[in-house]
Amino acid sequence: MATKVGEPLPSSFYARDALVVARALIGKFVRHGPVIVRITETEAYRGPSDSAAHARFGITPRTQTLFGPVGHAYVYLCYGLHSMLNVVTTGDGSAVLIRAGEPVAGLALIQRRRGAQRGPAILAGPGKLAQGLGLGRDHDGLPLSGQSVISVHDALPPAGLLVGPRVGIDYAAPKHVRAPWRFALAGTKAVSRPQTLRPEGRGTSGREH
DNA sequence: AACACGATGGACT
DNA sequence: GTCCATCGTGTTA
Repeated sequence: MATKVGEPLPSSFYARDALVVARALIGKFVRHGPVIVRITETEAYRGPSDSAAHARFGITPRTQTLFGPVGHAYVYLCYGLHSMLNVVTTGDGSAVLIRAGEPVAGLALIQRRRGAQRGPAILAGPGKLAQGLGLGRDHDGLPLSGQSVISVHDALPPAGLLVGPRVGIDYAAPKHVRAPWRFALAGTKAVSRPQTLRPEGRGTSGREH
């Protein structure tokens, strides 16, 4: 994937293990219309064998895009209120949840969508991110290509990463997988649960679980 | 047809 | 820290 900074990512970018894609997405840009957001936090969900993933139910009306074309958006409604933006990876039910971001363009529109919210944490959370981007259930299944209304664009590699357990559902992480399932950009305030993240490489610190 | 509950966020003690 | 809005989904009957 010899992609230049600012170019839309090719589908080959997404056709890898969700853990790899989740890590690679940190620092990249998501665009919906005039709004552009830098991705600061992601979380991997790895197919039917992942007991926390929606794919554990197999192909259902809701999860069919999860088993569809690589590099498409999987958007679903959580708690009856919040939309969650995911990127379909290998097509076997795996996906990456985009959990947080920083506004890059379209700040006024983002603020209007987010109500009274202001400041660096305005998109710190999966529901906040989707709301700021103006995404909902009707965007489910759309491609993330340069031709689409939604797209993801390449960026320079981030200086440092934080890693940690998934939020709310660590109970289900396959124990034999040593790698972390959640990734964040080091040094940003746009992260949903900083206290469970640690710098990559160093020993465990902070609260796991 | 009824039911329990969630990959959350905001308000409040 | 606690409470709860709000509804699509999968499960069970």
